[in-house]
Amino acid sequence: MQRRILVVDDEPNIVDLVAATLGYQGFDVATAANGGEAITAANSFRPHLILLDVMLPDMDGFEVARRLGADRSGVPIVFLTARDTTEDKIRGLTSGGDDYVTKPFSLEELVARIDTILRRVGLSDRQSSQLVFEDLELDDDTREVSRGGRPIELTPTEYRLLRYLMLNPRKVLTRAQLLDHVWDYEFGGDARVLETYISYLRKKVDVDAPPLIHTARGVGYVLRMPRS
Amino acid sequence: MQRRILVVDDEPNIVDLVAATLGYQGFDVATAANGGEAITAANSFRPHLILLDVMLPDMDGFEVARRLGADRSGVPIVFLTARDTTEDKIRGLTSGGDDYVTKPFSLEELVARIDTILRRVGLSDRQSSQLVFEDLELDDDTREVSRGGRPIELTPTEYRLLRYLMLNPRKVLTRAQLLDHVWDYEFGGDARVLETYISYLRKKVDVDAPPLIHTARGVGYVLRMPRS
DNA sequence: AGGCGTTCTCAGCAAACTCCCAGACTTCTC
DNA sequence: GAGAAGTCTGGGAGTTTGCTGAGAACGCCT
Repeated sequence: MQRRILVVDDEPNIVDLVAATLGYQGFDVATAANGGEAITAANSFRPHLILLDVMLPDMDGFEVARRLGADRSGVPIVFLTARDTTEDKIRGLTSGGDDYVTKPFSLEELVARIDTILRRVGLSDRQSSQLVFEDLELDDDTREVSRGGRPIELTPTEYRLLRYLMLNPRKVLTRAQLLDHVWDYEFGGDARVLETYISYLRKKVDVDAPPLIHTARGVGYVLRMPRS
Repeated sequence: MQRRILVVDDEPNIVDLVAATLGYQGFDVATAANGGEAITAANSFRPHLILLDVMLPDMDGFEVARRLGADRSGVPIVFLTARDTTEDKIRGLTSGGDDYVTKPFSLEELVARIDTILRRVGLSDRQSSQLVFEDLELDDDTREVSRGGRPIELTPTEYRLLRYLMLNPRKVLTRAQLLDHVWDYEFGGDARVLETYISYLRKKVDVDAPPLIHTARGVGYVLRMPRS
């Protein structure tokens, strides 16, 4: 089924980035740049999930959530907040099925959250929280990763990277794609971190077993079985 | 079977919060904002349980209960009262299978009460009041907790936290989820209380035995067996 | 009012994680 | 085969995150 997501943010760059990503993920996306538009759009577009910036020009995100009121009827909201917003403040207002993501976020993280929530409400494509490629398994609910049954401990960044690779098995992912999805969209650091993390992953995932992570020289990396 | 709950309160925020939570728990939820609506809704919606704020704009909750009269025919009521309401007053008016919860409450507490009452009337999904994970046991009726047969004394907050963990075994629960469910919906304090309580629980639950409470760094906590 | 158990805050410490660098290694090109 | 370009990985600095003890604040009971 086609799932609808409403993206509300006043920064066009972010709206475009997120809308494009979600569209590519197969969602039907509508956007709004302020609270008023958001409420109108929510009523006509009837989204299954709302992605809502807390800082909007006319009213804050919580106000929008409140005004949606009964109409909202269980539609979950993912709030986008600045990193320095105290967790406490968000907490009191996000409740029930809601969640929040701090800016700047990585697309991987955002998509993962949305996935989790839609699965909880029973609207996910993927019924299971399990990602499987060959003997490599990753479970989003338990955050457990294993290769051939043997558990693997990953740090948050390693986890996001592997998850993105497993979502696109056998596809060559460019450096740019990997950096864009796994790291903050604002990440301005040395692009060579990627190599470092690939190296970390290999040491944890590709030991004592045929390597699944391969270098596409000059392009990026792929997850696939070794050739021959 | 789909169980129906009628939520009666004049604060929209609370109604939304509670309705969303119960909806997510699998209940069929209807709402009313005052006593009049409540009586009408009770007659048409025929709920299995009524969640009833004591302070309503037109009449108080006890009045509503009285007016439901014979129609009520055994439908239990959970009253929502302000903290400072004297317990005696409530006692006198809540009868038989009724119960009450003081505002502000935690979602964990509310759901636990509803569960207990529905179980008493034979309408619960969970047949038993026992939660068991490995050698850790928790009984909602007696509030007894034990690990490997050895009894453990917990404070109310510790109990709610452990209960929520045990309801979601092996699932990584985010900080936000834990704070939202275990603490008051009005809690505006330092989010680090959670760490303190995890620490308390560990000292009581995870001594002299393989630890069951694990940290998912950067995310939250899980209840699971140690990996190998 | 005093005492007790509980909840919450705070701060210092410890551990984990992210990122950068630099030198070694591999692959490609001529 | 030699140089250039691209990639790998160990080491380590700096930051973030989580743990825990101490004690303040609160409510409840007598």
